[in-house]
Amino acid sequence: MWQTPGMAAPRTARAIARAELTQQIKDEALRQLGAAGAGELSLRAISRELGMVSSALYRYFASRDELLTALIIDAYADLADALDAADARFSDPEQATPATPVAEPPTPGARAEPPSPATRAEPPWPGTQAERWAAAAVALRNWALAQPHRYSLLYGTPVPGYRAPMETTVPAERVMTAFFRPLEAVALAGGPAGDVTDAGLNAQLRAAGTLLGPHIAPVRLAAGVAALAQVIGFVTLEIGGHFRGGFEPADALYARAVDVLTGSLGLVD
Amino acid sequence: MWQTPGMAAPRTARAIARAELTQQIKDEALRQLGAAGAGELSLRAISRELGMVSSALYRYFASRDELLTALIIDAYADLADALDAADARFSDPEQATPATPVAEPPTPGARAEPPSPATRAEPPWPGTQAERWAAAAVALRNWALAQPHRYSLLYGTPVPGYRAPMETTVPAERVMTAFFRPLEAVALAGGPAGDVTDAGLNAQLRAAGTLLGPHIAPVRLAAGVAALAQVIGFVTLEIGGHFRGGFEPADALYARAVDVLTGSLGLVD
DNA sequence: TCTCAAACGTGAGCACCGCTCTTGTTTTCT
DNA sequence: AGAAAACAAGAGCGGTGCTCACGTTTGAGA
Repeated sequence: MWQTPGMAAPRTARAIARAELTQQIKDEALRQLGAAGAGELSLRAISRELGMVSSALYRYFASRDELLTALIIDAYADLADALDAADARFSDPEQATPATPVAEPPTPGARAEPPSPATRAEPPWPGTQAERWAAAAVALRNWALAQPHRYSLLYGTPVPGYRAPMETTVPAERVMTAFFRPLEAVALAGGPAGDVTDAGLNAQLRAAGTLLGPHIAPVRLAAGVAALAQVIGFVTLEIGGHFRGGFEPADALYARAVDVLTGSLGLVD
Repeated sequence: MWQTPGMAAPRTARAIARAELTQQIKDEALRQLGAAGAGELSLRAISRELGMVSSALYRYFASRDELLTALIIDAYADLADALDAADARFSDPEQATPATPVAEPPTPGARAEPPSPATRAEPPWPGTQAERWAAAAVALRNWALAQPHRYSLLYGTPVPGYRAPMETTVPAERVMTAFFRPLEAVALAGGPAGDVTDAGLNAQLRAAGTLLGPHIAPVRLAAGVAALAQVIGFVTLEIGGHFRGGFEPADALYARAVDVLTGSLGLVD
């Protein structure tokens, strides 16, 4: 059987070489992805650069789409790590003992379980939840501007005719939860937010909330989705060049938008 | 010289045939775009379908990128038309005499000039400006969901390694202005919104406002950009499948988000 | 009306692509 | 030690974007 990302550390020499080469392929693919678009990614060029025959590459990735899927999964995990790191760095700039679990090794595929906040209240947090959410929003934009091609892989056009397989949904959710963690925290602290008038929407939000944050009331969950949409939309427009000639650089504008959003989320103290 | 979209009606038989064939090429390209992704668009397949040799196609579009550019320009114009139509339909469901110029023929490349509202107040509008903005937001989502591949062409990943040329910026702006027209209307009606604390951002917004709406105060302009970003982000996430498993169908959620946005824009009566 | 250049369609061809299959070698497991 | 699995290599298939040389058609100016 082939090696899957979640497997234990390789033991045999062949497995080690395989893991090494697999990573080299992904690295080179990422390099080409940065130089051109996702459509230009060429398996032949990758194999050429790595000094192997093109057909040999198919022992590591069954197809071009499978390589892209691997890159997408890695990108989700990397982005989620960046968001977690921002959360931790915000919590304590010096030490590395954040309240949120972030020290876990970057094994993609492993999902960050919420620290069972069902019974007890959230552990004490040095900053406000508003600052926490803002830190995630800023971290996402920084990550996206630093490597736009990877961001486009995640939130841009679904590549050529490519449909995201199941394996990507789990790491994708890790990114979303990073933005709903502060909302869950204020909900546990006893936020008053209530239901939404639309009964159907209310039920839908309650159902969806069980994954993202079981204690977030529908009205706040809807606001959370809207806020996340604004963040994604802002970065997407900026990367897509739609802000050129007027709104660029967009740092100050983004900072203000995030500030307004944290207010609308009811994250004020 | 080749025919450009803004030229007068063709006279000679050859020019007629050229315009016809050019449109057929774009139609077939759009058909293939819907069947697969933008990366799968094949000039050879198009020419094959049209019963011509592949090399003949290059008499009409110098390259694949040029074809894509033409499709993008058309898509922007079509979307802008849809937004204008929604505005007009909202204004008067029966007649075709809206306050906003929409009756102009769909000649792409022609830009909708604001009806010189500098001196006089905006003409009377049957509905509130909030309803007007909401109509645009809903129309954009409907247009996007009806033809996601075209939407992705505009606001998704910049295709393969493709960079939008100048020609696309003008029709792209037509879409943006549709969302800022209501803001300009309330600004002319004497809205009180003022400046933003950040001096640099304020200057930037004042400069950018001269194009989108000269009378929109910075604080409202910033809110307008944020609201547009949220709309784009919402639709992008929905089309990208990020709402699957929880937030889909997203009609009610979107309706609520738009409702909240119109309030944040200060478009209430 | 005639002429000539521009526009046009055709087919061969180049370099690249994703992917498959066969062959022979190397590594691992039993 | 022997069998089975993993691997690298090379040839090959059908597809792509794009170029070029070649004849034909068309339309505008002399």
